[in-house]
Amino acid sequence: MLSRTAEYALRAMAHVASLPEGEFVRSAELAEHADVPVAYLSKVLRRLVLAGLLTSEKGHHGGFRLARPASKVTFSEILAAAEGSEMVECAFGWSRCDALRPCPLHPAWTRLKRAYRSWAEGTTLAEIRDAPTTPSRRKRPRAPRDR
Amino acid sequence: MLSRTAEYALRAMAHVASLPEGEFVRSAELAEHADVPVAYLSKVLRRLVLAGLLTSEKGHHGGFRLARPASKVTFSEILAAAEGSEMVECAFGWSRCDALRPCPLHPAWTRLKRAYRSWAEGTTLAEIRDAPTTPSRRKRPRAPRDR
DNA sequence: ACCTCAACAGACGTACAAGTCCGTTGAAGC
DNA sequence: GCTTCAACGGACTTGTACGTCTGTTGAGGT
Repeated sequence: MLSRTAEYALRAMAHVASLPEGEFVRSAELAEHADVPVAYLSKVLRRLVLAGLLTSEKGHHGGFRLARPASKVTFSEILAAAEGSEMVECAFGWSRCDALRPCPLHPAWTRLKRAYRSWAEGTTLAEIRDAPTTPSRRKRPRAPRDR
Repeated sequence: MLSRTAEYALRAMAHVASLPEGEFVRSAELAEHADVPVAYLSKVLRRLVLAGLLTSEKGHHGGFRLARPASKVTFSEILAAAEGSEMVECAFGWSRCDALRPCPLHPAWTRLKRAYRSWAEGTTLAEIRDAPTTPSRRKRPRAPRDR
């Protein structure tokens, strides 16, 4: 559905957003939480920084934190930052495909795009932060987490 | 958004559906229409045959045609046949993620999945067939395809 | 000053999707 | 019966997303 990288970006951002505002998180912790290889996540995080969604700090108490309030960060921005996530405009690959000269898939494709856009633009990190506190997921010491 | 292969499958099926019922189309013609390498499309078409969405015929007047009425073929089936299109259940990769033990992305992710499923299962090839006959679009030879 | 920590940068590996090539099978035309 | 056509099958190559490895930079602790 989405690229793996995009998923990683969402996971990381979700975790950052769930933290007390202004607090820095190390990429290692994010990677562990998101179950993503650290080295790889670092690259994704970098893109999020460059896109202005995160700010980063080096050194001892460094890490990442949101660059703006969670309610101002849409999924659309996160996905766009993580990958070049421009949606395929025309499912037939036509360079000109609109309501006047629609490709055979135009109506159906447009509906999907609209649904997706509306989701991506209408969902923000505030929703994560305000969630019924995912059942207090602290690192439970029991059950060595299979796999 | 979707894999390229999935797109190809939709394009091909769309073209097949736009034809008089029962008529066979050669893969070469489909490939030209869909702007996809013939050899590759053949493999995709094969999968659609195996999935029971198309029937094929060898030899002189051979080719492909729908195995059932267009109105009975959902996009969901086409996509499933083209790729292993199982949607990622949990965006966090949790093996157990439901309303009771939701991952942070659960609500948002569920909305997207629902929207997608409803599109894929609610759209059939009938829509293409009934469309205002795409104004026969000539392929323009320009633009050597960047990248 | 020196060490440690953690982000940053980029070269390298790997797996799989996407695309190519070449030969085989089976049906129709002649 | 032979040729032609078009689907089939599989081995092969290519491109790219994903992931690893090795170091460098800059901030804080001591």
